[in-house]
Amino acid sequence: MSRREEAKTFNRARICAAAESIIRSEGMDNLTMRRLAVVAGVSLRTPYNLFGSKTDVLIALLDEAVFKFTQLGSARADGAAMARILRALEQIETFFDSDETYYRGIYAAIMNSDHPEVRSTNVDRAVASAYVLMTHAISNGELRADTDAQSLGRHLAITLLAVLGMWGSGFFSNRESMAQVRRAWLAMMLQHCSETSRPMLAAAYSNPNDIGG
Amino acid sequence: MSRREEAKTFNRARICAAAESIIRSEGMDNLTMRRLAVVAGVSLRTPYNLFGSKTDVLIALLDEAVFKFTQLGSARADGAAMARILRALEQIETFFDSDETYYRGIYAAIMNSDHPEVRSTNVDRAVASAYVLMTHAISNGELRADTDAQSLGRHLAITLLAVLGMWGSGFFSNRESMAQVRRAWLAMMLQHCSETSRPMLAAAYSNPNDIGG
DNA sequence: AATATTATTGACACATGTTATAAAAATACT
DNA sequence: AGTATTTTTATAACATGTGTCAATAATATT
Repeated sequence: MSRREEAKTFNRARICAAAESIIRSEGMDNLTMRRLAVVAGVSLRTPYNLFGSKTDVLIALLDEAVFKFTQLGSARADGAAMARILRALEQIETFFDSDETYYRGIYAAIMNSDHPEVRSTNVDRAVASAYVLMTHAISNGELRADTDAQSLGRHLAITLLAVLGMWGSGFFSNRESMAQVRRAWLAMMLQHCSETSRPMLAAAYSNPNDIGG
Repeated sequence: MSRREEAKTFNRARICAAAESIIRSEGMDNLTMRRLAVVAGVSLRTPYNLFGSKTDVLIALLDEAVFKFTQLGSARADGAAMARILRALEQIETFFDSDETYYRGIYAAIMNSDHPEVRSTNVDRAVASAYVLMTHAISNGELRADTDAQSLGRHLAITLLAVLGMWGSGFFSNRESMAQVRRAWLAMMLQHCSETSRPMLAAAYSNPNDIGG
C-alpha cells in the first residue's frame, strides 16, 4: 500500500473512531459533519473525500459491527442447520444487548437515510447466508428434498431484515424483535421440514424460551 | 364549528391538496415547505401552524389514503376470517397498484422521517384489526380454540408492517411484498388452524396465485 | 532535486426544515 | 362599534448536509 493509501486508511479510521466516540458520548443527534470534523481533527471536507457522505460513514461503522458479529458467530458454526439458524438469532440478540443504543442508533440512521442502495447490500448478504443454511439443511435431511432453498432462504432473510427495520426505529426491544423473527421462522420451517426435524421445531414453536437445539 | 376553525380546516385541506399535487406533478423531491407554501397560496409558517411539521403533512396524506382504502375494504367484510385476511392483502396490492408512486412516496417519506411516534399509531391500527379478525376466526372454528388471538394478531400485523417498511424503501414491488406477507401469514395460520380450514390454507400455501377462498 | 499528481484545507455558498419576532389581518367578545 | 384574542404573514435567522473552488501541503514520478 502506498503512503497515500496508508494515510487515507489512517484518516478513515480516525474519522470512524471519532464518529463512534461522538455517538457514544454525545448521542446520535450530535453527530454532525462539522462536529465530526472537529473531533477527528480533520477538515469538514475530508470525510466527504474519504467516505462520500454522512451515511457512508455510518455504513462503515455498521460494517465494523457486522464484522465483529460474524467473528463471534463463526466460532460455533457446528451442528444442524435448523439449530444453527435459531442460535444465530440468539446471538444477534446477545450482540445487540451488549451495546444496544449504539447499534440501534447507527442502524436506524442508515435505514432512515435516503440512500436506498445501502439496504440492497444488506439484504444480499443476509439472503446469501440464509441460502447456504437452507441447502445445508436440505442435504442434511432436515428440510424436505422438494424445498426450494433459494426461495425459502430469501423469505427467511427478508423476514429478519424487515423486523430489524422496525427494531431500528425503536419500535420494540431486542427480545421482542427476535421473538417475532423466531416465531415466523419456525412457522415457515415447519412447512418445509422433514419428519426428523419436526419434533424439535414444533417444540421450539410451542416454547418461546426454548432454543430448540 | 367557529369561523376560525372552519378557516383552519379549509387551509389544511388546501395544503394537503397542494402537497398531493406537488408530489404527483413534480415528484417527492420537489415537495419542499417553501414550494408547498407557494402552491397552497399560504405563508411558509402556516403549514407549521396547522400541521406541526412536514412529516405531519405527509401523515395527513397517508390518513386520507388509509381512509380511502378502508372504505373499499368494508364493502366486502363478509365470509370466513381466513379468506378475508388473505383478501385484504390482495386489496392492499390492488390499492397500491392503482397509484404506486404516490403511495410508496408518502409511505417512504414518513418512515424515513425521524418522527418515531408515527409508526406506533400505524401499528396499533393494524394490530387492532388483526385481533378482531383472529377472535372472529376462533369463534368461527377456523382457528383452534387454544389460539392466543392477541399474540397471533399482533404477530401477523407486525409481519405486514415490517414488510411494508421495506416496500416503502422501494426494495420490492407491490406484488413481491404481498407475496412475502402472504406466505408468512399462511405458514403462521397453518400452525393454529383447525382441521376444517387446514386444507384451504395448505392449498393456498402451495399455490402462490390462489387467493385461498 | 525538480516537477507532476493527488489529498487536504479553508472559506464560502446553497437548499432545506425549522424557529423567532413583530406586524397585519381576521375573528370573537362585550 | 370598539376592544381583545387568535391566526396568518413577512422577514430574517439558524443548523445541517452537501457542493464549489482555489490554495496548500503531501506524495509520486522523472
